[in-house]
Amino acid sequence: MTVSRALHQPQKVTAKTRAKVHAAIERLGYVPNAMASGIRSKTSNTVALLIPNMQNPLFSATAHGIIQQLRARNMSVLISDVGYAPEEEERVVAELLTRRPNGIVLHSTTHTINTRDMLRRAKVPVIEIGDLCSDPIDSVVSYSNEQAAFVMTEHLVNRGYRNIGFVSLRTRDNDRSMKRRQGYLLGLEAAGLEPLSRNMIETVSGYSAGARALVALMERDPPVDAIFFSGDVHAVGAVLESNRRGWRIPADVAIAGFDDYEIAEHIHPSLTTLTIPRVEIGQRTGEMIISRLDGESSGGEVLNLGFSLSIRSST
Amino acid sequence: MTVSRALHQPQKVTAKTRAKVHAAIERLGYVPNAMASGIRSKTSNTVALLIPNMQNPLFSATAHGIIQQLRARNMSVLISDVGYAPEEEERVVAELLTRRPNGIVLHSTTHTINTRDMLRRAKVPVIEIGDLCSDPIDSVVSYSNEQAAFVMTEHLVNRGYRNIGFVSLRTRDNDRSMKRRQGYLLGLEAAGLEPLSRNMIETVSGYSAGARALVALMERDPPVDAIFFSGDVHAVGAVLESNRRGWRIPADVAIAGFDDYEIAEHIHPSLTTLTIPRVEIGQRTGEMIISRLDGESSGGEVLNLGFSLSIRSST
DNA sequence: GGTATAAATGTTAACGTTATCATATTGACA
DNA sequence: TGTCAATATGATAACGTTAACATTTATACC
Repeated sequence: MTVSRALHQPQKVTAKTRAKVHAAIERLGYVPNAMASGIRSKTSNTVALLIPNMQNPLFSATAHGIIQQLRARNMSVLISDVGYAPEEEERVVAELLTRRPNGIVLHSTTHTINTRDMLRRAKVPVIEIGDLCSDPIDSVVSYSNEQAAFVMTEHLVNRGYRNIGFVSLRTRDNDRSMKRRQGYLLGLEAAGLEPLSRNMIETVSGYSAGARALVALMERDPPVDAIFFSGDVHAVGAVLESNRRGWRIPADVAIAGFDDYEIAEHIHPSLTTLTIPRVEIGQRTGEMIISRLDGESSGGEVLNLGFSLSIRSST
Repeated sequence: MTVSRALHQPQKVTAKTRAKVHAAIERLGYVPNAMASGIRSKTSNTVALLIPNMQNPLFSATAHGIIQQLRARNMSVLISDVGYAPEEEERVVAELLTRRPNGIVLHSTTHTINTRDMLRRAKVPVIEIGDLCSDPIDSVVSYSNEQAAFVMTEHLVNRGYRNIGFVSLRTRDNDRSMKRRQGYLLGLEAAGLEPLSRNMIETVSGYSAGARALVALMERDPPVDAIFFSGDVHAVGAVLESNRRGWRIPADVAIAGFDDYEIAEHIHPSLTTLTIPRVEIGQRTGEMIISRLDGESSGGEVLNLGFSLSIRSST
């Protein structure tokens, strides 16, 4: 008990005893057992984090923010990347709940019924971070994908483009792509432009896919005069392809992205895109979990961190 | 006890009992407590992973490989990104050891004495993955940074370049940069070329830093005829800068990278670089930990997964 | 020095599992 | 039907910590 106090409430132990404890710890090579501690004190000092894909800098930036914030409290992060399959997410959530995390952070906002049930029954603080969704399980720290896409579409319209293409990942698997397309459609509508299904392409991920989508949309009759790529990888792929083919940006075709990857401002022409406070989303998520642990808040919070339109040379 | 068996050794329980157990689990919403399980069975089913930076796709690809491999065994990954500061690593290792991981994976290969001591005393399987280092704590799954850099330098020499620059991050902080520079120097030596300190630049990370390094080396008298960037971000930054300035690659200056980021083959000209089996390093690391857990191996293993030279248009 | 009070230390039990050993049940066979 | 072995189930204690309460020691004050 004195050892436990010396480690966790040092002010409750005299300096002399504390010194003896630390000497013994040193001598014996004692390392506390967090599982034993957790089982008795009913707190694991752990947060579970589920992202679609480790390799996407978008998600890993947010992960970094969370980890950074929690490290100051000696809390650790259990991470898993689950793709875009809600069933896989369900399995991983079930596994992670056995570890009694003090919070669970989900990037995705579409979940199986079972997942939602498990999380609610577990009474774990849940924070969704992928989109300012309308039906959160508990709390949200994010931005509005729909609104961001709307603002970008509006920007393209203001620039005078009238035949604006849209390229995204498969909206069926990906709630955020869906929201972005929705924003694009609302943007067209607000401008009184007709949405044309032939101007909308869903494709796989990767630079090449963006390049192919560009070519496909330029071959339409009439060709598009601008393309809104709902991800910077596609947009960058398109810019590089334009350069290869000698198409002038934005004269022949304007190109806009989403996410503001680091390379976006370094390619030529630099890419107009939407900047998301990715690291900050992670940090604020970490803070929210901590304040929840400290009893300073009680869930159901929605924190909108917004986005900004970064206008560069490609539009 | 019967519940425990029904969940973990179902063949030891009759189908009827098993059904009753599962019915009760369903009815009560029982979720096993992994901490309690861990404390008694002395295994956490957890692996700790320390990487310098979540946001670098290099590291996150490997993390993905590990996570993927371990998920099949219901093992979870505790992750932390610790930068390049061994003291910070020490703090994080101390924290993670309290969680009794079944393995600890370190990307870095330079550690404080304390870190090495802690890890050895903890008798945790330790796998280092950043470099095929000569003095491992325990096991290694990696490739030789030095040899890879040597091979690239050799390639540049074979192409006829004689005044080859080298750009890296600060070698003082970063053991891998150091090894890569070493390989470059050995490559020059093998070709009978004089290493010139004015041809070697250490800089910060980012595309712009690569661009600046390019310009600096081109302003030397005589200018370099090739530059080996020890990271693709720098190399890509240099390629983009060359394009902006109208310098022809490789006619005016050849450019080589290291890491094979996805964009390397999409820029123009496509980038000659070194391809590392990043995901496989993670997978094999996961496998190694599992086989260690199963008592099929006993540590001290060194697994060299090699690298390949991807020759493209920039050299 | 003696008392009241606060601070420090100590004792016990409990957290939720599973290892280990003990008992009960089932099935095979004479 | 009875016996033996195999299989299934059950009881107990232990894992390493901390909450809660109990006791001891130090401090303040008259």
